[in-house]
Amino acid sequence: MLHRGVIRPNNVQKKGAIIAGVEAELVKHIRATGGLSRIELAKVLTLSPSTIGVYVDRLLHEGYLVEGDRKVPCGAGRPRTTIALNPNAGQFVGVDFHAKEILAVSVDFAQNIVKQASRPVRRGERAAKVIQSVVDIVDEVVPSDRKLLLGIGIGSPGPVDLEHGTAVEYRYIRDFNDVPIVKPVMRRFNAPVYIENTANAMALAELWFGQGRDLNSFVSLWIRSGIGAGIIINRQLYSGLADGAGEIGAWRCPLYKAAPDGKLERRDETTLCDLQEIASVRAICDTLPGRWSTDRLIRAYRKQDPAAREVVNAAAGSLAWAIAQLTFCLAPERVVLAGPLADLGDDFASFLATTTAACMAPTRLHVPPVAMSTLGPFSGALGAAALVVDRWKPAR
Amino acid sequence: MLHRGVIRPNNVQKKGAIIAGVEAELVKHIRATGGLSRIELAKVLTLSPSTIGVYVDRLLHEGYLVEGDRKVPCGAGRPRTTIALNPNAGQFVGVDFHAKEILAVSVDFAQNIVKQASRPVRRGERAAKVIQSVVDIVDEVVPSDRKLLLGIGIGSPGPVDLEHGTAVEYRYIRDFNDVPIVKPVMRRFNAPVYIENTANAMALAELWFGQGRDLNSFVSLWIRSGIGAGIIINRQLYSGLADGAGEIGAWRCPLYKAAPDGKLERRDETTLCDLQEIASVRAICDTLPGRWSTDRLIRAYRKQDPAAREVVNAAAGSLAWAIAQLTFCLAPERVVLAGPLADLGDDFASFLATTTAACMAPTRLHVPPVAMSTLGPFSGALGAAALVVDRWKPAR
DNA sequence: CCCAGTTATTACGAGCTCGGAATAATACCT
DNA sequence: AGGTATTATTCCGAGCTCGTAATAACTGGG
Repeated sequence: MLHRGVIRPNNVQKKGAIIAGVEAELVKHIRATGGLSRIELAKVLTLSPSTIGVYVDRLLHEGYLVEGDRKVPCGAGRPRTTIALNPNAGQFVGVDFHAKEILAVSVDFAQNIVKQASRPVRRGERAAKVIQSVVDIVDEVVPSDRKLLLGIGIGSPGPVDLEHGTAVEYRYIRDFNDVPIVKPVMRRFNAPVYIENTANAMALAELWFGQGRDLNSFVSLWIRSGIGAGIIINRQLYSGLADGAGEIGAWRCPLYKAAPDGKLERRDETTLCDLQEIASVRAICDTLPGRWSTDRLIRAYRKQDPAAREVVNAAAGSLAWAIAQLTFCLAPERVVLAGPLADLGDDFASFLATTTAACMAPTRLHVPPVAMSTLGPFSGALGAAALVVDRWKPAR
Repeated sequence: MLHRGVIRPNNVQKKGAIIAGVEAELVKHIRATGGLSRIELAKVLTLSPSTIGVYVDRLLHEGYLVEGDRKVPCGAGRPRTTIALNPNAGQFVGVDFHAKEILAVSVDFAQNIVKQASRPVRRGERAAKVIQSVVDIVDEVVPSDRKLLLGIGIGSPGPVDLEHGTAVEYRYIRDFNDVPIVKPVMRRFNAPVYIENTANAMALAELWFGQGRDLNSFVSLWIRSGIGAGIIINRQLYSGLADGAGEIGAWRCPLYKAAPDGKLERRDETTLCDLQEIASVRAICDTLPGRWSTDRLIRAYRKQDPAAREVVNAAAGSLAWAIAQLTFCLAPERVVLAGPLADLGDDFASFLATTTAACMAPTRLHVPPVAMSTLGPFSGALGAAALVVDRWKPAR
């Protein structure tokens, strides 16, 4: 009878690419839910069950999907046969680096972690050396059967140039300006390679692996040496003009100080300060007297160390302010906090939630749930892997 | 050979609805550009020229489109025949109201203005009365041949409940709480009726009639009794959870004062204030001594009245701060300022642009062009009409 | 245990969309 | 002015997707 739902994505098409696009969409839905029957797929993709049957059969035959054995009985009638991802269909690789460490991870097609690897970066190491290490460490997690390698994602701290595949700048590694990364990695491993700034990649990680699996639109806050927001709208990353969206580390925001009882007040200063100079992990550690590593900070906070509590809570004040501003602007379904601070524990989570609600109290607007990422220390690398997951299409 | 680009919008389908959706998309592209040939349509919609031919012929035959006579010679070869909208295919109606005035407009299918009407709202008038006036004034602009009426859009100041078609609240009209609007208008005119808050509707007006015609993603700032941002992403309105996005009037922001020479400084206060208590037209007028109407303010500013300049420029400082924050977050391609302040003239525009650039100067991020809306005093009503334009589909 | 009721999946004919070829309409060159 | 190159649009056979109908696989009740 008749066909075509709606217009394709604006780019090219050509035979195979079209149906590969639909198949990618189909796989994404299965990925987001963990398993769907043909009939459910037909519903969400608004294609007829007959057509879905054709697509699923093909993907089944090509080994991307498997028929789950658990038949789901939903009331009376023939139970639906769940279709799931075939873990053996391939592996996604992600790598994440910053001034102190490089981390890599490989994930199978059903998004189970296969291998992890990490390596410290020495103080003052130069960009070229770091990139070399990145390549080496990717080599450690790449599947031995190279045919299984579906692609490599790279999360770079700071802005990136998507067109040229370079990292534009990152002030905490020497010589780190306009560094070409995509090209060397692609040459070495001969697979698709994608780059994004880590904050955006993290949003995709939450979308595919984490707290955003069930949501259409949310924001993730990535906090480490800087602060960036990854914005997901309709299950797509919104990165703005020239990949510039989410740079809320540059927001000018008020400063808070925490009394020992945990209450917050504005510091009596006129000056507003860049959010990332107040509330990034780096800024927090720099505020404390002496040498504080991220791990030490987390441990101290969890052990109720008063100095750590005071400084972190003050930062939380500014973060809450930022979350409130973000909510006024975007009304996301959820805000996910990712990065080392996500490990601060329930105390911190509820403090942040309360403070955010307080910031929004004068208005009647809906306060979004603030969730802590549970992706753990390799979350950055998972974010990078999610880049590949997000762009994967079946070969045609 | 093969078909279907990509998945349909998530809602329903059924035969006619599918192809109506594609046709609506086709008409939107013509609307945005003002005229396209079949071959260009094929390119942007990623359908084959053959298929486009079928669609265009049908819409031509049904009277929605006309073949332009100007054949565009683009180098050598057969010139393309431009397809344009048929102005006589129907009319869109929009109505906008606030505490002081109700404005309505009708627009033909090729988006030329047909009729305008307005009526003042008396001080202290109650909600029920205002709604009655809204209906009356819509009646003045509705096409006499009711078959031409394609739909009515309503822009409501403040939050709306899309599901029930009610205005949730607006503090500057008495009794204005949970007012049902859609139903009475629909009953009276027997046509599709849509409601949105005016800020969001304005964004659609800029998208279809104004400064956003050539853009994919931008933000429009609507400033009158409050301040709201309308966010367009990929030529779609993003309205967030529960239609809550863009409420940046609630942003806490720093206060400025303007020296007579136009220079800005922070006012030496710790307190942050809601943006709309500083920079809305209402707030500006309230700041000035005596009774100031919007018109008086605009005239005084344009005549270089020092008091008006000082107050408006101080507000511009906060606005520039807000635009900067917005840009850090969303990196829009453009920021459009809509509402009465858009008529302040070039002086104000360049002052605002300069100040915004100054706010963003510490970073290397791209400063977006700030444009003034040119839609004029009926811009709110046009925004409401744009609601209908945006949702129009051919009958099938 | 069999049967009716319910829901998921597959089979099949019809029509819509596609790619490629044919045709139309112009510019530019000689 | 006529021929050639170039580009837009239409024509046509092939195949993909759709709706309908048939079939499969269960639940629950007598």
